Amino acid sequence: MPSENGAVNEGRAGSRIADIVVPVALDKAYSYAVPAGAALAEGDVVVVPLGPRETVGVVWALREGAGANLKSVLGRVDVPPMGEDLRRLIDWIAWYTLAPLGLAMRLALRIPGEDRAEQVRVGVRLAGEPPERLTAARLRVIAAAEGGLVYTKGDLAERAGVSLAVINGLVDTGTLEAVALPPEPVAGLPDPEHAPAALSPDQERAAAVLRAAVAERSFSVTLVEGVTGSGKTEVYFEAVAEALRQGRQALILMPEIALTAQFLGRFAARFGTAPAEWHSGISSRRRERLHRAVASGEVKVVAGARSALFLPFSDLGLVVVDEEHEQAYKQEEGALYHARDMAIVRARIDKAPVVLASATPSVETRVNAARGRYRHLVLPERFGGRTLPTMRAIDMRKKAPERGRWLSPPLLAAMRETRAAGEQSLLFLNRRGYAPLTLCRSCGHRFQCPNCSAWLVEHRFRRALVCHHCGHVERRPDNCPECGTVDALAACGPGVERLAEEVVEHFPDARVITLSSDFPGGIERLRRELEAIAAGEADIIIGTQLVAKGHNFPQLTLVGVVDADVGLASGDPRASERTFQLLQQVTGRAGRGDRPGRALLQTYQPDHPVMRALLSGDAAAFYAEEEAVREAAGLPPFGRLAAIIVSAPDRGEAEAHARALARSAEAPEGIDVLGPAEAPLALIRGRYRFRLLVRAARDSDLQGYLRAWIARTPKPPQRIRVTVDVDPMSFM
DNA sequence: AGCACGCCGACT
DNA sequence: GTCGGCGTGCTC
Repeated sequence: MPSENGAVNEGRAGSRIADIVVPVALDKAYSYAVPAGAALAEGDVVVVPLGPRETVGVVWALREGAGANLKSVLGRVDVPPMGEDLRRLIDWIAWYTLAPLGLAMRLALRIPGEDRAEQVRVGVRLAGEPPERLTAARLRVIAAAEGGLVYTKGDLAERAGVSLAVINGLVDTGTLEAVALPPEPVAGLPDPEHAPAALSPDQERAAAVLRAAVAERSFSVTLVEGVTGSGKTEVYFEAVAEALRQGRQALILMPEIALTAQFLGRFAARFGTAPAEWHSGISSRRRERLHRAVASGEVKVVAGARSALFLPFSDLGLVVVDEEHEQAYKQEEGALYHARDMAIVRARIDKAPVVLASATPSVETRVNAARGRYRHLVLPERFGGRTLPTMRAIDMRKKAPERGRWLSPPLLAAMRETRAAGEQSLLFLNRRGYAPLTLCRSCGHRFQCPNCSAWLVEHRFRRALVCHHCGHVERRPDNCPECGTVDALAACGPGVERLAEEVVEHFPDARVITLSSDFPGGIERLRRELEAIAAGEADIIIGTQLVAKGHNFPQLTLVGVVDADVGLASGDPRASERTFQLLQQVTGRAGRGDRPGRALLQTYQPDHPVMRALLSGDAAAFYAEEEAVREAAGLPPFGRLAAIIVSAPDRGEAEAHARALARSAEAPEGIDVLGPAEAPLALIRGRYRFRLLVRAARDSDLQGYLRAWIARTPKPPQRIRVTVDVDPMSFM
């Protein structure tokens, strides 16, 4: 039960009505009577009766009216009210994503009462006479506490080199006095002048533009595009500094995994203190405090994952979206939204500038920049004399490795050279496990997931076959389940586990580390491995997508992309864009301060646009081509696209409903309904998902069409769920 | 989202 | 007989 700190006065139903949004799947506000004399304002968090229970809600609007037959607001909750800007943002998100208003509101509501009340912290200071029994430990404590300052018990114990028992003993004798400590500040105060970075002329020009945008105190969007190592972060830090000088708040959104100690350290080096962090790993006590401190304006800079977007900033002066192109900005559960786009909407409401930063901006952002809707700044050079790695393709049709092997002679030669020079190589292969397909040499049987259309991936280490789509796991048998032949099962294709075997054969005395997200040992082990790599304790690193982001590999001079074609044949219209972004990032890891690195791409399609763009460094031509394809297909950002997702625990039921919806679509001119596919999209937590795509021409009202459709479609039985995802880009 | 109400099968 | 499974619908 939520705590009701500010009770609403008792009284007869008054002359005011409050429209209140409750955090449940309702698509409108409910009206409640405001008790006479109650001090209520729009945005206040209140407790209201809802059916047989009580719940919290937010006052969306107050109006005059009798409301005689309405239930009454029960009380006001003592948490920061939800500001006008946040309420408008939520209205917009609910309209845009077609999510029920209550669920959209939930994104910004911190349900109070979950968190314990602020604990009073106790400190001690020297107050009375020394005790009669003076021991060596006690003397050290008294010496350490000299000067009358207040210390926490633990702090003082550590300074004096004693245990807490000695401190408590001295409190009992009256030598030390316990005093209430003011609550610890939630975050330090960043100082814009602490340690400004020395910027290159390119960086300085970009920083000046951003500073001016912040000083203008109006909405604008600026794309900062710069290759890995070009110093984008230093540049947008100058925008943060300007917001601080203006006394305003700044929000830095980043993909959760990019919120590393390394980033916080860089921020602290520039501003003298770390920013307030906001992500799923933050404890609920701290969340509550941060929430209040952000509302009061005490916290100036928040670095956070996508949900930080809904913090109650009182004076937001800047929003930075780092790694703008990252798919992690897409919220896939509950209310479906794209944090980058919502950040832009929030900034528009708050009249604040937005900075989008990326080495490989997304197509939609490029198009917006090209159309003049966003400012576009390019940082062309690597900072500190680092140059981009040299790129070379290895045509696998001509330089094929031995049968059952995956490393071509040129790549092996490069690895040998690198090793001889005492430097590190990275082999990148975006495939977990041992082999992506297992088949029977006798009858041709292929192991397929019973739920999805995907092949089962062998994980030899776990002696299992795993579906990377839905998580289905089965034991790897010794004989074929189809024809019964013993020992006829063959692993086809490489995964990182299998690659590691091959590397050890070629380099028996090299120190090899394999990094993959499903690796045993979890985050802890991963961190240790990364530290070991940074310390030069590995010669060859084998990794999946994991190695593309965040972490620094200072000794790395060679990157070998084992199969650059992975992902190009997936049928996703963004396959090329994503592959380009990923390979650009991974190959960009090669190179040290003193000399450039090199990257080798093993590919069967050296003439593919992605490979051509990587080799020539001409991203502009590649993106022009991508845009043309999208435009011709009427895909975003040139057309609008939504997905209708039907899910049910029973596969047949889900599919039948999806087909029925497709038949009843009655799409008007300019709107196409595509699908559903024969096989389910995925099996997630026991539910089969089928999908319809709704494609609309440029100017048609996708939301209006979908709303009308939902309204006239009979409600399906409860076990069948229909959700709509109108994210402009991330629909696969 | 909760929570109650209601309609069906297996038990002390 | 009734306890309780879940499917359905409502909440100002």
